[in-house]
Amino acid sequence: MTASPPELRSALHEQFARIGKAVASPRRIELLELLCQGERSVDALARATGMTVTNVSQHLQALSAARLVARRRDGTRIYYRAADEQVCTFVTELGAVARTRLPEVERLAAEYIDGSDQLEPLTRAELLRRLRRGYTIVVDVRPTEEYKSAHIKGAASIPLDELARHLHELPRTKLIVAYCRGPYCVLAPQALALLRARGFRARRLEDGLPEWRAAGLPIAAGS
Amino acid sequence: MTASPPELRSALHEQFARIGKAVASPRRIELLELLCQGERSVDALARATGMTVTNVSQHLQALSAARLVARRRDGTRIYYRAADEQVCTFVTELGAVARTRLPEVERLAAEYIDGSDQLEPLTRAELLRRLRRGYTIVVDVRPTEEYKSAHIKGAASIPLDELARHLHELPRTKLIVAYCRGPYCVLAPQALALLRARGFRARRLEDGLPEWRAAGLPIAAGS
DNA sequence: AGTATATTCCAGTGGTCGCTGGAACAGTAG
DNA sequence: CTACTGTTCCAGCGACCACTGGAATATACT
Repeated sequence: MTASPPELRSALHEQFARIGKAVASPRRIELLELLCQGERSVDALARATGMTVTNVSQHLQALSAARLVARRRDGTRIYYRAADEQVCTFVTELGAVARTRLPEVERLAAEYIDGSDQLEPLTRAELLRRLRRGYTIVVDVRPTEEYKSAHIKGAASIPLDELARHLHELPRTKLIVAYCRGPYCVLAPQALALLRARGFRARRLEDGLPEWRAAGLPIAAGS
Repeated sequence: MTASPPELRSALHEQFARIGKAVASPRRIELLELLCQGERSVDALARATGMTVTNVSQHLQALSAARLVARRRDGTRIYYRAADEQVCTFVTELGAVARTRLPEVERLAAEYIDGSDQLEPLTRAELLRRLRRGYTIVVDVRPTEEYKSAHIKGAASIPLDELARHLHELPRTKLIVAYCRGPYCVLAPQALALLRARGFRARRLEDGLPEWRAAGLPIAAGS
Protein backbone atom coordinates (compact mmCIF):
# COMPACT_ATOMS: atom_id res chain seq x y z
CA MET A 1 0.00 0.00 0.00
CA THR A 2 2.55 2.53 1.05
CA ALA A 3 4.97 2.98 -1.74
CA SER A 4 7.49 0.30 -1.12
CA PRO A 5 9.77 2.21 -3.32
CA PRO A 6 11.73 0.33 -5.92
CA GLU A 7 12.03 3.59 -7.79
CA LEU A 8 13.30 5.48 -4.79
CA ARG A 9 15.73 2.79 -3.81
CA SER A 10 17.17 2.49 -7.27
CA ALA A 11 17.26 6.27 -7.43
CA LEU A 12 19.60 6.19 -4.46
CA HIS A 13 21.83 3.60 -6.05
CA GLU A 14 21.75 5.68 -9.16
CA GLN A 15 23.34 8.44 -7.13
CA PHE A 16 25.87 6.12 -5.53
CA ALA A 17 26.86 4.98 -8.98
CA ARG A 18 27.64 8.56 -9.93
CA ILE A 19 30.53 8.35 -7.52
CA GLY A 20 31.41 4.92 -8.83
CA LYS A 21 31.44 6.08 -12.43
CA ALA A 22 33.72 8.93 -11.46
CA VAL A 23 36.37 6.47 -10.31
CA ALA A 24 35.77 3.99 -13.12
CA SER A 25 38.50 5.56 -15.23
CA PRO A 26 42.23 5.13 -14.59
CA ARG A 27 42.80 8.68 -15.78
CA ARG A 28 40.37 10.14 -13.33
CA ILE A 29 41.84 8.13 -10.49
CA GLU A 30 45.24 9.45 -11.43
CA LEU A 31 43.91 12.99 -11.46
CA LEU A 32 42.21 12.54 -8.12
CA GLU A 33 45.39 11.26 -6.54
CA LEU A 34 47.26 14.28 -7.83
CA LEU A 35 44.57 16.65 -6.63
CA CYS A 36 44.67 15.06 -3.21
CA GLN A 37 48.26 16.23 -2.96
CA GLY A 38 47.30 19.82 -3.60
CA GLU A 39 45.52 22.06 -6.05
CA ARG A 40 46.75 22.21 -9.62
CA SER A 41 45.80 23.98 -12.80
CA VAL A 42 44.47 22.11 -15.80
CA ASP A 43 47.60 22.25 -17.85
CA ALA A 44 49.78 21.39 -14.88
CA LEU A 45 47.74 18.22 -14.62
CA ALA A 46 48.07 17.65 -18.35
CA ARG A 47 51.82 17.96 -18.13
CA ALA A 48 52.04 15.71 -15.10
CA THR A 49 49.98 12.96 -16.65
CA GLY A 50 50.86 13.21 -20.31
CA MET A 51 47.24 13.71 -21.31
CA THR A 52 46.03 16.44 -23.62
CA VAL A 53 44.64 19.54 -21.98
CA THR A 54 41.25 18.98 -23.56
CA ASN A 55 41.08 15.51 -22.20
CA VAL A 56 42.09 16.57 -18.71
CA SER A 57 39.49 19.30 -18.79
CA GLN A 58 36.82 16.82 -19.75
CA HIS A 59 37.75 14.40 -16.99
CA LEU A 60 37.69 17.28 -14.56
CA GLN A 61 34.19 18.10 -15.72
CA ALA A 62 33.20 14.52 -14.98
CA LEU A 63 34.76 14.66 -11.52
CA SER A 64 33.13 17.99 -10.96
CA ALA A 65 29.72 16.60 -11.94
CA ALA A 66 30.17 14.04 -9.17
CA ARG A 67 31.23 16.89 -6.85
CA LEU A 68 34.49 15.19 -6.09
CA VAL A 69 36.58 18.22 -6.99
CA ALA A 70 36.28 21.94 -6.43
CA ARG A 71 37.85 24.76 -8.36
CA ARG A 72 39.14 28.24 -7.90
CA ARG A 73 39.93 30.81 -10.52
CA ASP A 74 43.13 32.84 -10.41
CA GLY A 75 43.57 35.13 -13.37
CA THR A 76 43.52 33.12 -16.53
CA ARG A 77 44.02 29.75 -14.96
CA ILE A 78 41.75 27.60 -12.89
CA TYR A 79 42.99 25.54 -10.00
CA TYR A 80 41.30 22.28 -9.13
CA ARG A 81 41.48 20.47 -5.82
CA ALA A 82 39.84 17.52 -4.11
CA ALA A 83 36.46 18.54 -2.74
CA ASP A 84 37.23 17.38 0.78
CA GLU A 85 39.32 14.99 2.81
CA GLN A 86 36.79 12.22 2.58
CA VAL A 87 37.13 11.79 -1.18
CA CYS A 88 40.88 11.36 -0.69
CA THR A 89 40.42 8.67 1.92
CA PHE A 90 37.95 7.11 -0.48
CA VAL A 91 40.41 6.86 -3.34
CA THR A 92 43.10 5.48 -1.07
CA GLU A 93 40.55 2.98 0.17
CA LEU A 94 39.90 2.13 -3.45
CA GLY A 95 43.58 1.47 -3.92
CA ALA A 96 43.66 -0.64 -0.77
CA VAL A 97 40.83 -2.81 -2.02
CA ALA A 98 42.61 -3.21 -5.33
CA ARG A 99 45.75 -4.26 -3.49
CA THR A 100 44.10 -6.93 -1.44
CA ARG A 101 41.66 -8.15 -4.04
CA LEU A 102 43.72 -8.03 -7.23
CA PRO A 103 46.88 -10.10 -7.04
CA GLU A 104 48.29 -8.48 -10.17
CA VAL A 105 48.58 -5.19 -8.37
CA GLU A 106 51.08 -6.58 -5.93
CA ARG A 107 52.84 -8.30 -8.77
CA LEU A 108 53.11 -5.07 -10.74
CA ALA A 109 54.44 -3.24 -7.73
CA ALA A 110 57.04 -5.92 -7.07
CA GLU A 111 58.06 -6.07 -10.71
CA TYR A 112 58.55 -2.36 -10.81
CA ILE A 113 60.62 -2.26 -7.66
CA ASP A 114 63.12 -5.01 -8.28
CA GLY A 115 63.17 -5.17 -12.04
CA SER A 116 66.90 -5.04 -11.63
CA ASP A 117 67.68 -7.08 -14.72
CA GLN A 118 65.58 -4.65 -16.66
CA LEU A 119 67.60 -1.88 -15.12
CA GLU A 120 70.73 -3.30 -16.63
CA PRO A 121 71.81 -1.01 -19.48
CA LEU A 122 71.80 -2.25 -23.04
CA THR A 123 75.22 -2.50 -24.69
CA ARG A 124 75.85 -0.61 -27.89
CA ALA A 125 76.34 -3.84 -29.81
CA GLU A 126 73.05 -5.17 -28.51
CA LEU A 127 71.25 -2.01 -29.48
CA LEU A 128 72.61 -2.16 -33.02
CA ARG A 129 71.48 -5.74 -33.33
CA ARG A 130 67.99 -4.91 -32.12
CA LEU A 131 67.73 -1.90 -34.42
CA ARG A 132 68.46 -4.07 -37.40
CA ARG A 133 65.73 -6.43 -36.30
CA GLY A 134 63.20 -3.65 -35.65
CA TYR A 135 60.87 -3.63 -32.64
CA THR A 136 63.12 -1.14 -30.94
CA ILE A 137 63.12 2.62 -30.89
CA VAL A 138 65.76 4.96 -29.53
CA VAL A 139 64.88 8.10 -27.64
CA ASP A 140 67.19 11.01 -26.90
CA VAL A 141 66.02 12.58 -23.67
CA ARG A 142 68.44 15.50 -23.54
CA PRO A 143 67.27 19.06 -24.19
CA THR A 144 66.48 19.83 -27.81
CA GLU A 145 69.59 21.93 -28.35
CA GLU A 146 71.93 19.08 -27.55
CA TYR A 147 69.93 16.78 -29.79
CA LYS A 148 70.22 19.20 -32.66
CA SER A 149 73.94 19.43 -32.38
CA ALA A 150 74.40 15.66 -32.49
CA HIS A 151 72.43 12.50 -31.77
CA ILE A 152 72.35 8.79 -32.48
CA LYS A 153 71.19 8.24 -36.01
CA GLY A 154 67.53 7.34 -36.08
CA ALA A 155 66.87 8.48 -32.51
CA ALA A 156 63.81 10.56 -31.69
CA SER A 157 64.14 13.70 -29.60
CA ILE A 158 61.94 13.74 -26.53
CA PRO A 159 63.45 15.89 -23.77
CA LEU A 160 62.77 14.51 -20.34
CA ASP A 161 60.51 17.35 -19.32
CA GLU A 162 58.33 16.76 -22.34
CA LEU A 163 58.24 13.02 -22.07
CA ALA A 164 54.95 12.87 -20.20
CA ARG A 165 53.26 14.79 -22.98
CA HIS A 166 54.47 12.44 -25.69
CA LEU A 167 53.79 9.12 -24.06
CA HIS A 168 50.80 8.51 -26.30
CA GLU A 169 53.07 8.60 -29.34
CA LEU A 170 55.19 5.78 -28.03
CA PRO A 171 54.43 2.18 -28.88
CA ARG A 172 53.81 -0.33 -26.14
CA THR A 173 54.84 -3.18 -28.34
CA LYS A 174 58.40 -2.08 -28.94
CA LEU A 175 61.31 -1.75 -26.59
CA ILE A 176 62.20 1.83 -25.87
CA VAL A 177 65.86 2.60 -25.39
CA ALA A 178 66.70 5.92 -23.76
CA TYR A 179 70.06 7.61 -23.63
CA CYS A 180 71.50 10.96 -22.61
CA ARG A 181 74.91 12.46 -21.97
CA GLY A 182 76.88 9.69 -20.37
CA PRO A 183 77.04 7.10 -17.63
CA TYR A 184 76.39 9.62 -14.88
CA CYS A 185 73.65 11.56 -16.57
CA VAL A 186 70.39 11.29 -14.65
CA LEU A 187 68.00 12.14 -17.46
CA ALA A 188 67.77 8.64 -18.89
CA PRO A 189 67.16 6.88 -15.55
CA GLN A 190 64.39 9.32 -14.76
CA ALA A 191 62.88 8.71 -18.16
CA LEU A 192 62.97 4.97 -17.51
CA ALA A 193 61.18 5.43 -14.21
CA LEU A 194 58.39 7.32 -15.89
CA LEU A 195 58.11 4.95 -18.83
CA ARG A 196 58.04 1.83 -16.70
CA ALA A 197 55.49 3.31 -14.38
CA ARG A 198 53.25 3.73 -17.38
CA GLY A 199 53.74 0.17 -18.39
CA PHE A 200 56.21 0.67 -21.23
CA ARG A 201 59.12 -1.62 -21.79
CA ALA A 202 62.15 0.59 -21.44
CA ARG A 203 65.88 0.07 -21.10
CA ARG A 204 68.82 2.38 -20.93
CA LEU A 205 71.71 2.48 -23.36
CA GLU A 206 75.10 2.00 -21.73
CA ASP A 207 76.98 5.28 -21.31
CA GLY A 208 75.77 8.05 -23.60
CA LEU A 209 76.27 9.89 -26.82
CA PRO A 210 80.00 10.71 -26.47
CA GLU A 211 80.87 7.03 -26.02
CA TRP A 212 78.66 6.13 -28.98
CA ARG A 213 80.48 8.63 -31.15
CA ALA A 214 83.84 7.47 -29.86
CA ALA A 215 82.98 3.94 -30.94
CA GLY A 216 82.57 5.24 -34.47
CA LEU A 217 78.88 4.43 -34.62
CA PRO A 218 76.47 6.43 -36.81
CA ILE A 219 75.35 9.82 -35.60
CA ALA A 220 73.31 12.61 -37.13
CA ALA A 221 72.65 16.30 -36.51
CA GLY A 222 69.86 18.85 -36.98
CA SER A 223 66.19 18.21 -36.34
CA MET B 1 60.64 19.40 -15.11
CA THR B 2 57.90 17.13 -14.14
CA ALA B 3 59.94 13.99 -14.15
CA SER B 4 57.58 12.29 -11.78
CA PRO B 5 59.16 10.55 -8.86
CA PRO B 6 59.68 6.85 -9.36
CA GLU B 7 56.30 5.86 -8.05
CA LEU B 8 53.90 3.51 -9.66
CA ARG B 9 51.34 5.26 -11.74
CA SER B 10 49.34 4.36 -14.75
CA ALA B 11 49.85 0.64 -14.94
CA LEU B 12 48.44 0.46 -11.46
CA HIS B 13 45.66 2.92 -12.08
CA GLU B 14 44.43 0.59 -14.74
CA GLN B 15 43.98 -2.00 -12.02
CA PHE B 16 42.45 0.45 -9.58
CA ALA B 17 39.89 1.34 -12.20
CA ARG B 18 38.83 -2.28 -12.37
CA ILE B 19 37.44 -1.84 -8.89
CA GLY B 20 35.97 1.51 -9.87
CA LYS B 21 34.25 0.07 -12.91
CA ALA B 22 32.75 -2.64 -10.75
CA VAL B 23 30.95 -0.03 -8.66
CA ALA B 24 30.08 2.19 -11.60
CA SER B 25 26.70 0.53 -11.99
CA PRO B 26 23.73 1.10 -9.67
CA ARG B 27 22.71 -2.50 -10.13
CA ARG B 28 26.05 -3.82 -9.03
CA ILE B 29 26.10 -1.56 -6.01
CA GLU B 30 22.69 -2.85 -5.06
CA LEU B 31 23.88 -6.42 -5.43
CA LEU B 32 26.98 -5.75 -3.39
CA GLU B 33 24.95 -4.25 -0.58
CA LEU B 34 22.74 -7.30 -0.50
CA LEU B 35 25.72 -9.64 -0.60
CA CYS B 36 27.27 -7.81 2.31
CA GLN B 37 24.31 -8.83 4.39
CA GLY B 38 24.83 -12.48 3.67
CA GLU B 39 25.23 -14.95 0.84
CA ARG B 40 22.43 -15.35 -1.66
CA SER B 41 21.73 -17.39 -4.73
CA VAL B 42 21.42 -15.80 -8.13
CA ASP B 43 17.68 -16.04 -8.42
CA ALA B 44 17.21 -14.88 -4.85
CA LEU B 45 19.09 -11.76 -5.87
CA ALA B 46 17.00 -11.47 -8.99
CA ARG B 47 13.82 -11.67 -6.97
CA ALA B 48 15.07 -9.20 -4.39
CA THR B 49 16.08 -6.64 -6.98
CA GLY B 50 13.52 -7.19 -9.71
CA MET B 51 16.19 -7.80 -12.30
CA THR B 52 16.20 -10.71 -14.71
CA VAL B 53 18.24 -13.72 -13.70
CA THR B 54 20.42 -13.39 -16.76
CA ASN B 55 21.19 -9.82 -15.95
CA VAL B 56 22.03 -10.59 -12.34
CA SER B 57 24.29 -13.38 -13.45
CA GLN B 58 26.12 -11.06 -15.79
CA HIS B 59 26.61 -8.42 -13.15
CA LEU B 60 27.89 -11.08 -10.80
CA GLN B 61 30.40 -12.10 -13.44
CA ALA B 62 31.57 -8.51 -13.56
CA LEU B 63 31.90 -8.32 -9.79
CA SER B 64 33.66 -11.65 -9.82
CA ALA B 65 36.13 -10.42 -12.43
CA ALA B 66 37.04 -7.64 -10.01
CA ARG B 67 37.31 -10.26 -7.26
CA LEU B 68 34.78 -8.43 -5.15
CA VAL B 69 32.55 -11.47 -4.66
CA ALA B 70 33.12 -15.14 -3.98
CA ARG B 71 30.88 -18.06 -4.74
CA ARG B 72 29.98 -21.44 -3.39
CA ARG B 73 28.05 -24.19 -5.06
CA ASP B 74 25.35 -26.09 -3.23
CA GLY B 75 23.54 -28.58 -5.41
CA THR B 76 22.00 -26.84 -8.34
CA ARG B 77 22.31 -23.33 -7.01
CA ILE B 78 25.28 -21.11 -6.50
CA TYR B 79 25.57 -18.80 -3.54
CA TYR B 80 27.43 -15.55 -3.89
CA ARG B 81 28.85 -13.48 -1.06
CA ALA B 82 31.08 -10.45 -0.62
CA ALA B 83 34.72 -11.46 -0.99
CA ASP B 84 35.71 -10.02 2.36
CA GLU B 85 34.83 -7.44 4.93
CA GLN B 86 36.91 -4.76 3.26
CA VAL B 87 34.77 -4.61 0.15
CA CYS B 88 31.74 -4.05 2.35
CA THR B 89 33.35 -1.17 4.17
CA PHE B 90 34.32 0.12 0.76
CA VAL B 91 30.78 0.21 -0.55
CA THR B 92 29.49 1.83 2.62
CA GLU B 93 32.30 4.34 2.26
CA LEU B 94 31.10 4.89 -1.28
CA GLY B 95 27.63 5.57 0.05
CA ALA B 96 29.05 7.92 2.67
CA VAL B 97 30.89 9.92 0.03
CA ALA B 98 27.73 10.09 -2.04
CA ARG B 99 25.86 11.25 1.02
CA THR B 100 28.20 14.09 1.82
CA ARG B 101 29.03 15.12 -1.73
CA LEU B 102 25.71 14.78 -3.50
CA PRO B 103 22.98 16.87 -1.93
CA GLU B 104 20.25 14.96 -3.76
CA VAL B 105 21.18 11.81 -1.87
CA GLU B 106 20.19 13.37 1.44
CA ARG B 107 16.98 14.52 -0.09
CA LEU B 108 16.21 11.09 -1.50
CA ALA B 109 17.20 9.33 1.68
CA ALA B 110 14.96 11.60 3.70
CA GLU B 111 12.10 10.83 1.35
CA TYR B 112 12.83 7.16 1.65
CA ILE B 113 13.05 7.08 5.41
CA ASP B 114 9.98 9.00 6.41
CA GLY B 115 8.17 8.81 3.13
CA SER B 116 5.23 7.50 5.02
CA ASP B 117 5.77 9.28 8.30
CA GLN B 118 8.39 7.68 10.42
CA LEU B 119 6.07 7.34 13.35
CA GLU B 120 3.51 5.37 11.45
CA PRO B 121 3.83 1.67 12.29
CA LEU B 122 4.95 -0.67 9.57
CA THR B 123 2.34 -3.14 8.34
CA ARG B 124 3.14 -6.82 8.48
CA ALA B 125 2.95 -7.07 4.69
CA GLU B 126 5.36 -4.19 4.32
CA LEU B 127 7.78 -5.74 6.79
CA LEU B 128 7.74 -9.04 4.91
CA ARG B 129 8.44 -7.22 1.68
CA ARG B 130 11.34 -5.35 3.19
CA LEU B 131 12.79 -8.47 4.74
CA ARG B 132 12.89 -10.14 1.37
CA ARG B 133 14.79 -7.16 0.07
CA GLY B 134 17.22 -6.93 2.93
CA TYR B 135 18.02 -3.47 4.35
CA THR B 136 15.84 -4.23 7.35
CA ILE B 137 16.34 -5.97 10.67
CA VAL B 138 13.75 -6.90 13.23
CA VAL B 139 14.29 -6.50 16.95
CA ASP B 140 12.24 -8.11 19.69
CA VAL B 141 12.37 -5.77 22.68
CA ARG B 142 10.43 -7.93 25.15
CA PRO B 143 12.19 -9.69 28.02
CA THR B 144 14.30 -12.65 27.04
CA GLU B 145 11.90 -15.23 28.41
CA GLU B 146 9.09 -14.14 26.16
CA TYR B 147 11.44 -14.12 23.19
CA LYS B 148 12.50 -17.67 23.94
CA SER B 149 8.98 -18.94 24.02
CA ALA B 150 8.14 -17.47 20.64
CA HIS B 151 9.30 -14.67 18.34
CA ILE B 152 9.17 -13.51 14.75
CA LYS B 153 11.43 -15.67 12.69
CA GLY B 154 14.72 -13.92 12.09
CA ALA B 155 14.23 -11.35 14.84
CA ALA B 156 17.04 -10.49 17.23
CA SER B 157 16.40 -10.37 20.96
CA ILE B 158 17.32 -7.09 22.58
CA PRO B 159 15.20 -6.43 25.67
CA LEU B 160 14.40 -2.78 26.17
CA ASP B 161 16.47 -2.45 29.32
CA GLU B 162 19.53 -3.77 27.49
CA LEU B 163 19.04 -1.78 24.33
CA ALA B 164 21.35 1.05 25.27
CA ARG B 165 24.17 -1.43 25.83
CA HIS B 166 23.75 -2.99 22.38
CA LEU B 167 23.42 0.09 20.23
CA HIS B 168 26.90 -0.35 18.78
CA GLU B 169 25.88 -3.70 17.28
CA LEU B 170 23.09 -2.15 15.26
CA PRO B 171 23.63 -0.95 11.70
CA ARG B 172 22.90 2.63 10.78
CA THR B 173 22.37 1.76 7.18
CA LYS B 174 19.39 -0.51 7.71
CA LEU B 175 15.93 0.17 8.96
CA ILE B 176 15.34 -1.23 12.43
CA VAL B 177 11.87 -2.54 13.11
CA ALA B 178 10.93 -3.05 16.74
CA TYR B 179 7.97 -4.97 18.10
CA CYS B 180 6.69 -6.23 21.41
CA ARG B 181 3.49 -7.66 22.78
CA GLY B 182 0.73 -5.85 20.98
CA PRO B 183 -0.73 -2.48 20.04
CA TYR B 184 -0.76 -1.17 23.60
CA CYS B 185 2.61 -2.44 24.65
CA VAL B 186 4.91 0.45 25.58
CA LEU B 187 8.23 -1.32 25.13
CA ALA B 188 8.50 -0.79 21.39
CA PRO B 189 7.66 2.95 21.43
CA GLN B 190 10.25 3.50 24.15
CA ALA B 191 12.79 1.60 22.09
CA LEU B 192 12.01 3.80 19.09
CA ALA B 193 12.51 6.93 21.13
CA LEU B 194 15.93 5.76 22.20
CA LEU B 195 16.99 4.58 18.76
CA ARG B 196 15.85 7.73 16.99
CA ALA B 197 17.53 9.89 19.57
CA ARG B 198 20.78 8.14 18.68
CA GLY B 199 20.28 8.71 14.98
CA PHE B 200 19.07 5.29 13.96
CA ARG B 201 16.29 4.77 11.48
CA ALA B 202 13.63 2.92 13.41
CA ARG B 203 10.00 2.05 12.90
CA ARG B 204 7.51 0.07 14.86
CA LEU B 205 5.72 -3.02 13.59
CA GLU B 206 1.95 -2.74 13.73
CA ASP B 207 0.47 -4.58 16.70
CA GLY B 208 2.75 -7.28 18.12
CA LEU B 209 3.67 -10.92 18.17
CA PRO B 210 0.19 -12.37 18.83
CA GLU B 211 -1.24 -10.68 15.76
CA TRP B 212 1.74 -11.80 13.70
CA ARG B 213 1.17 -15.36 14.77
CA ALA B 214 -2.55 -15.03 14.15
CA ALA B 215 -1.82 -13.97 10.60
CA GLY B 216 -0.04 -17.27 10.08
CA LEU B 217 3.34 -15.64 9.55
CA PRO B 218 6.57 -17.45 10.38
CA ILE B 219 7.66 -17.57 14.00
CA ALA B 220 10.41 -19.36 15.85
CA ALA B 221 11.25 -20.32 19.41
CA GLY B 222 14.33 -20.84 21.60
CA SER B 223 17.41 -18.67 21.55
C1' DA C 1 17.31 -43.16 -18.77
C1' DG C 2 14.08 -38.30 -18.70
C1' DT C 3 12.51 -34.13 -16.52
C1' DA C 4 13.09 -29.99 -13.96
C1' DT C 5 15.63 -26.17 -12.03
C1' DA C 6 19.48 -22.99 -11.55
C1' DT C 7 22.99 -20.86 -13.83
C1' DT C 8 25.85 -19.46 -17.48
C1' DC C 9 27.06 -18.65 -22.35
C1' DC C 10 26.22 -16.31 -26.70
C1' DA C 11 24.85 -12.97 -30.19
C1' DG C 12 22.50 -8.65 -31.21
C1' DT C 13 21.33 -3.86 -30.31
C1' DG C 14 20.82 0.72 -28.47
C1' DG C 15 23.20 3.71 -25.60
C1' DT C 16 27.06 5.78 -23.28
C1' DC C 17 32.02 6.87 -22.78
C1' DG C 18 36.77 8.34 -23.96
C1' DC C 19 39.58 10.64 -26.89
C1' DT C 20 40.65 13.99 -30.55
C1' DG C 21 40.82 18.35 -33.24
C1' DG C 22 38.94 22.59 -33.98
C1' DA C 23 36.49 26.50 -32.47
C1' DA C 24 34.70 29.62 -28.85
C1' DC C 25 35.37 31.97 -24.57
C1' DA C 26 37.58 34.33 -20.62
C1' DG C 27 41.26 37.08 -18.69
C1' DT C 28 45.78 39.36 -19.08
C1' DA C 29 49.53 41.94 -21.09
C1' DG C 30 51.29 45.13 -24.61
C1' DC D 1 42.39 47.77 -29.58
C1' DT D 2 45.30 43.26 -30.64
C1' DA D 3 47.85 39.31 -29.30
C1' DC D 4 48.31 35.62 -26.28
C1' DT D 5 47.34 31.97 -22.89
C1' DG D 6 44.51 28.94 -20.34
C1' DT D 7 40.20 26.71 -20.35
C1' DT D 8 35.97 25.01 -21.98
C1' DC D 9 32.56 23.76 -25.56
C1' DC D 10 31.25 20.98 -29.51
C1' DA D 11 30.99 17.40 -33.21
C1' DG D 12 32.47 13.04 -34.51
C1' DC D 13 34.29 8.43 -34.12
C1' DG D 14 35.46 4.08 -32.31
C1' DA D 15 35.08 1.23 -28.35
C1' DC D 16 32.92 -0.53 -24.67
C1' DC D 17 28.69 -1.52 -21.71
C1' DA D 18 23.94 -2.95 -20.24
C1' DC D 19 20.12 -5.40 -21.17
C1' DT D 20 17.42 -8.94 -23.72
C1' DG D 21 16.01 -13.54 -25.54
C1' DG D 22 17.36 -17.89 -26.73
C1' DA D 23 20.40 -21.81 -26.32
C1' DA D 24 23.71 -24.64 -23.72
C1' DT D 25 25.41 -26.62 -19.32
C1' DA D 26 25.27 -28.57 -14.75
C1' DT D 27 23.09 -30.76 -10.96
C1' DA D 28 19.21 -32.92 -8.63
C1' DC D 29 14.92 -35.63 -8.68
C1' DT D 30 12.06 -39.75 -10.14
